[in-house]
Amino acid sequence: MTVRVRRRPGRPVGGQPVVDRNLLLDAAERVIRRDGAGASLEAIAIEAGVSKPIVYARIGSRTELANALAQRLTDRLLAAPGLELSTRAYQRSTLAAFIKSTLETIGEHRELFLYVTRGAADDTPERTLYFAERSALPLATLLVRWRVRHDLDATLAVPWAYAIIGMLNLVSLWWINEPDRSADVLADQIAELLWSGLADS
Amino acid sequence: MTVRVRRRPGRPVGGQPVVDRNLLLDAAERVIRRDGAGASLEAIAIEAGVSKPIVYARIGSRTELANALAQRLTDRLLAAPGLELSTRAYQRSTLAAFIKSTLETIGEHRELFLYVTRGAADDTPERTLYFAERSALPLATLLVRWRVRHDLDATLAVPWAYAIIGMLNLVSLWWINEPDRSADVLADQIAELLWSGLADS
DNA sequence: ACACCAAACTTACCATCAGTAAGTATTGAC
DNA sequence: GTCAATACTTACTGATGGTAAGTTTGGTGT
Repeated sequence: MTVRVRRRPGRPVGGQPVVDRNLLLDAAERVIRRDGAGASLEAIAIEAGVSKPIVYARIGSRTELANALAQRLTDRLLAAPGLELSTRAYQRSTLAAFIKSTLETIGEHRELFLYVTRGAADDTPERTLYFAERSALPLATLLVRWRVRHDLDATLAVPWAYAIIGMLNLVSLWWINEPDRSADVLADQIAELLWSGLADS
Repeated sequence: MTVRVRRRPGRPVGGQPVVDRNLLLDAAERVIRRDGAGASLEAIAIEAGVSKPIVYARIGSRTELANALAQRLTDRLLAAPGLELSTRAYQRSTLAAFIKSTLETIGEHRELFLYVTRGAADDTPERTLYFAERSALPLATLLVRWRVRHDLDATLAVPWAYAIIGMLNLVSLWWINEPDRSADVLADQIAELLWSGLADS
């Protein structure tokens, strides 16, 4: 029961658009946080104070909304400290910190993460990969530099990037449902797997 | 335009149910293979030669259908040769073979994999984890035995299992869209990451 | 035999939602 | 003052998950 005062039809007084794309994406995030990953476009439109066709005018479709939100979430994930494409050496502790940061960011954006990774049931694989790709490609760049600097084969970088992102995504999803598990410990365990590998030393 | 002769209402002559749960799941797999991950329950019902409420009577809901199909797909993945819970030693080559087998199985069941991992947009995280869990828990058992035999810490087993399954799932999804990439080479690259880890030796 | 209930279906519906067509009010230029 | 472009809303369509109500057959008690 939305008590919101409905706007009348017609161009708004003042002549300026009521909301821009970013405000709509903000509204979408709020609704998804509130209603879960099944949030409807109608609900998002109402939250933004506007009607559904405006969402289509500004964003395009449910798929494009998911992609836009995926981009935003990826940006936050990649804003993790220590991940800058800088010249400093990478160490196990850097890796563990990145993993922990990923866990926590996804934990904070639980429903958004589901919306973005799950999307609609009839999504194509390409759409489903969109979120992973946004994370994996920058990571691949990082891996290439690092492997080249150590005179190692860099052709592994892209597959490894997808592998690591897939790992982080599922571990995060699982962790979200394991309320008592410490992010610190888990991040360290995953870092152990990635850093030292399965082979016993 | 389905020319199929519609059954009349009423209990079928002979008194026996027309289809059982397994036949329905077979039909669902055929429709998903044909129509993609957006396949509707109506289409599945028609494929099985019955009407929609029968699908609900036998299976329950779209969510439970996804879970049942997830179980079937997991069974196939875990039927990979070399993965038996046997006493033989595990080696890098065993790992690479398992990865390759996973890639190929998911490649053969592309749309089914999408249906099962993506599911409906308003699925809960639990539902989304269902498929991963079916694969991860047996793998965790394997890891526990292997770590214990080598006198290593076994508490890592469950997180590592989820990590490995997540890795395999995303790499498979990505590989499906990379038609020219060899499964052999890719499996070996992923095995390299898991076995030796990121640390340069 | 017959009545009657349970079993095994189908038809026909409801509610929701993505996406769109058609209509309305405001602005600004001629 | 007229008129086109702009920025909206209302009201629809079509598809789909899910369900209620109706139809036919089988089997059991009398």
